[in-house]
Amino acid sequence: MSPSRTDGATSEELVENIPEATVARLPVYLRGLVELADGGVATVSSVELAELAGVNAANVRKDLSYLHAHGTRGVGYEVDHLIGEIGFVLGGGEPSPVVIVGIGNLGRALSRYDGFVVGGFPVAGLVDADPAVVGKRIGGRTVRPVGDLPAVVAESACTVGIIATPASAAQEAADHLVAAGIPSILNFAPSVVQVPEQVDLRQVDLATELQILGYHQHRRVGGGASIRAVG
Amino acid sequence: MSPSRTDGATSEELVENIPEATVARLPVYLRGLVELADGGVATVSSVELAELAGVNAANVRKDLSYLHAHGTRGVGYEVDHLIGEIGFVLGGGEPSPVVIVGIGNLGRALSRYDGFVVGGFPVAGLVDADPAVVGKRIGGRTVRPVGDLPAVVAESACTVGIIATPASAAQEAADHLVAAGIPSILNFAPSVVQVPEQVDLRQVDLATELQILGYHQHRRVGGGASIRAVG
DNA sequence: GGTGTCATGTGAATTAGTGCACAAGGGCGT
DNA sequence: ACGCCCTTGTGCACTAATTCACATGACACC
Repeated sequence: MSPSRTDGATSEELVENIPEATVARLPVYLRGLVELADGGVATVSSVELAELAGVNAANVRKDLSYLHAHGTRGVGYEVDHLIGEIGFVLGGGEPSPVVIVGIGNLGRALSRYDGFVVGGFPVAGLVDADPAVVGKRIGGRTVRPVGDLPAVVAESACTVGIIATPASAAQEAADHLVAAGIPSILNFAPSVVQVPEQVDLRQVDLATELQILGYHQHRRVGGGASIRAVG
Repeated sequence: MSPSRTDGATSEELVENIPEATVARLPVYLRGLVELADGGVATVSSVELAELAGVNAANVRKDLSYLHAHGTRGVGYEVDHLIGEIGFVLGGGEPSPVVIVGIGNLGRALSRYDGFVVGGFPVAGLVDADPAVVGKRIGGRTVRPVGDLPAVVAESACTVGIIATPASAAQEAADHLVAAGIPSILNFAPSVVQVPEQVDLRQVDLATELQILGYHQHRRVGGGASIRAVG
């Protein structure tokens, strides 16, 4: 509560009340920062980071102020420090292992996706319902049967489940994850699934962004500048 | 603007000024509606659709009012009609063929993703820089070399390009797409790419949603103050 | 045909988010 | 050591988005 500057011992209430819009932007910053770090850049100004993320500079500064990630006036922010700070806020300080259900093309792609490791979400387990897929090795991990899900979760302390099955199997996959005690689920299948109240579910439709893109395109060409029409 | 009811016969000014937040929700509605249609449901109320999409019912009604997709009072909205209406707004009335650059696991997954076809974005072309991949057939289409991109775009009238390459090749892929005259690009690679002003670029980081999920999880457990840890 | 019930459509109020503009402060060159 | 220049951090005004609340209108059943 009290934002006293002598935050000495209150290491628990690190993250207090970050606006949702800010949380949604943090991953974008993180990606840009990682890229900068790879390029050997040590410090970054809010203006540069804003350009990289495609937002307003003041917005960046305000966002970062929520993290207590102080920069140095006249210089900017320390890239490494910022990466750690954002990663901490998003990942909770330590990695959250994830288990992927459904090892089709999407599941395979996800299991190798660079961004997951950087973001603190190492892929700890792979399961699939298809006997033809079970037993295969993907990126150093063996695909296990869906029935092993509770064991996989227990072994690796997985806290996040990713559904990468076809739409028709998504609900069943969700049920398995819930039964295994997973509190957070990310559903990549293009289908609506139901989960209990206490489980945090997010839908990700890969077509969504494409459709938004389509709207803008259509708008540019079709309704552009209202030349005729709207007489 | 002027909410005069005498809007006459200007049926041409199809889409006028839909808020960005609404546009972002339309794909969510669309998915729920398609699912309802598959289940044989003919009409849906704003309350039902809101539940399916996870938003407020009044919000649904206001969103749909922008589309001029009128429902019937006392009954609800006609599912089929709504699907057509949203699809029209998002897709511009006719399908926008897409070309995918980079046929790794992600590219393959995207080329088979059900949601694309439903949303009006048929996959019309596949290209890759790797000679080992070129020539393979994926879902009835042959992977062609990156050099063929202009030809592929011309043949199929592609208007959208999807980058599904590794991060290191993303910028190059974007350059090729721009050179081929593609006006809209969706970048799935976890890397920042630069494109000319007039090209509409959207970044999609598959880790983003995971990270947002991680924030909420962390928040629940760490700062939650509620009951102790989740079981 | 009248009446009750239900869901839409929308004005108005609230809430969240954005961006400007400027004061506060740190570093570097001289 | 001093002062200039640069960038952060933030109050404030503005804009966008959400949600309530209710009038309006359609259907179904008697």
